[in-house]
Amino acid sequence: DLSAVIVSVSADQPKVLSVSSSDAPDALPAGPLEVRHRTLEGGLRSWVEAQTRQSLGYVEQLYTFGDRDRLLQGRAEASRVLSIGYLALVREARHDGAGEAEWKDWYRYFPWEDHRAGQPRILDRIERLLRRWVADAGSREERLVREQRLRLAFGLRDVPWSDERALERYELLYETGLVRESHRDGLRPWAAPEEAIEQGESMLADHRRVLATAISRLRGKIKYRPVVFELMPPQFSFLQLQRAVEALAGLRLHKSNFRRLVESQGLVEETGEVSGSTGGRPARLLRFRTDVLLERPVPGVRLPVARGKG
Amino acid sequence: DLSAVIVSVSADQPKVLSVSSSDAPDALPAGPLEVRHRTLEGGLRSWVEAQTRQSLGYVEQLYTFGDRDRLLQGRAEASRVLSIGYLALVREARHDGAGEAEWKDWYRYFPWEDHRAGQPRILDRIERLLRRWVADAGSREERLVREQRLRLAFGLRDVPWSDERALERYELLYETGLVRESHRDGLRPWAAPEEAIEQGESMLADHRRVLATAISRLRGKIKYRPVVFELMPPQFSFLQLQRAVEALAGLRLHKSNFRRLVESQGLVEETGEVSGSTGGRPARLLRFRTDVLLERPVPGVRLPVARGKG
DNA sequence: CTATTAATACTTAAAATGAGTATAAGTGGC
DNA sequence: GCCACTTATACTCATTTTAAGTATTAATAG
Repeated sequence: DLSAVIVSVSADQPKVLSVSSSDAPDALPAGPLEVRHRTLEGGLRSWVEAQTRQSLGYVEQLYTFGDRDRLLQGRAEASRVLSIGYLALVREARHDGAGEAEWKDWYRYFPWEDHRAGQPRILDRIERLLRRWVADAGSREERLVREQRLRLAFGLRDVPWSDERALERYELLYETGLVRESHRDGLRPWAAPEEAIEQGESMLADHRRVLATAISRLRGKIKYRPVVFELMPPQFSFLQLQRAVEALAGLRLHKSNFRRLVESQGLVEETGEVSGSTGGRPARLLRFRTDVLLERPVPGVRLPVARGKG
Repeated sequence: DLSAVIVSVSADQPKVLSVSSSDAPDALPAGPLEVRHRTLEGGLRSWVEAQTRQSLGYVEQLYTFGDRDRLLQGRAEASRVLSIGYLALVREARHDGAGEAEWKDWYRYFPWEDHRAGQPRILDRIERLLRRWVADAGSREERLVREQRLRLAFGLRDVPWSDERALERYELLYETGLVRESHRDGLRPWAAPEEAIEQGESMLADHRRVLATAISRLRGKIKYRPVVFELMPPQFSFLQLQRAVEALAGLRLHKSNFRRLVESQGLVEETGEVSGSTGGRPARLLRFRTDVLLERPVPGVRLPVARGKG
């Protein structure tokens, strides 16, 4: 099985392409790998194009999911479906109306992940519930482990919130039974079904987990590879770029420092044009320097390499 | 198919566990996924333990390989084997002699990747050949693309050598026909079979590519996650730690800066003991602070997050 | 022509990095 | 017991990068 998290940003919201029908939960575009597909990525592209009329630009493999009881729902015998998840980025959220594919704000599935307007309310409830889960631990040891896990995932006490931990957060909620699908999947989690939080829509099978994986990966990647540009129109202003990054990261960024960062990396160049009326001073428009993709030695975190005398 | 790149460091060399027999090329430990395996990772562990008597600590999924003509060798019809590659780290290179699994220096397969004693000789030859490949391009455009690709992958001109590009380098060599397996796999690459470089051993099927993937991933990861410690004995000195990182990265590091880096991260603590005779002043021994795994908010590269006024 | 909204330009203090030098504490040979 | 040698650890210092602001400029709406 090949499934795709197809991301775009429009109107400052991160969107994901999802196939929805009235009586089933939302799903990611997906399809089985067939013999006619020469490569995995090629197979994915052809499925997505057939299902959504959206052609993909940047594509990267995310993860292969394959635990046996992945899809117990309704199946008699234990069966396994290997599912290879992909992340794809596309420039504009066009809506050709083909099929039932629709662009949905990804925070619809993860309302606790959007911190652009401060801590989302729902986190209070999550925190309260998870503190009870910590307190309910069988042993002192277990309690400490749970406590650490909670602090880390959700950034409590002295630990800062980390945008990249989206997957960890989801997994914690899933394990403890605070999302509806843990009950649907027949786990016997800590929380009762009626305690599961209502905000945040579930998805078919493990698609919400795949989406969480994609969010974590993308949030990590924008920090060291120029992937945001895959989501931008040909021309854009600094602020538009900043808003796109903010949308993905779910955080508000510091304006002048963001600008300095982008400028210093030499990733963009001015097009000479300026933005139309936005209600304020018009911004110079930028374009991504394509040659950069080839040229830049990938920033990357550094080790203290010895040059002279080590 | 599940295959594993199992890494350890001993005597300052990075080692990989490989299954070798007299008449076949070296291979990675691997085995098919079976119904009895509940999870993919569990299946991998059980295969590896059966084949090598080595139990695995840290395990992470690398990539799923599945292009159709992956394994043409000897098969009549086009067949596809999905292969899920894993990276595992183990503390000591024990040699129980079970099966034919042996620890091999990973630079045996990638001699051009070890820069600890300066540029390896073999790179001169590679560079010469690839420059010819650049010159042989059909069009001006194509020549520029090839040139950039070469410069980036191998760090020529103003581009510095990047340890993390190991996979890109291997892929370039594979595509151009400079490694033996490109010919074996029935490609019709640019280079003639007799031009393929001799240094650097081939492996079964695409195992050398899987290994290159693992090297790139691990080299990237040591920079922002405390994974090296998975490879260290319970106690070690700063220099030992540095040698291990150097072995993996294939680079020499700056001693005092490395020490400062490690110290400042608070990843280690002194055990109180000192090293035995090493020919010089005895070093204090350190241990990894396990609580750190839970505690640390993952360094990670940062975005300029707004705290006060954005 | 003035309030509002953006965009862009500077400033400044604190922290991190790169490249060393200097000193300390062992060992083996004589 | 002293010397040469090896390795460990401590400190220095200039340069770059960050974080967090403030100030100025250029549009638009009324």
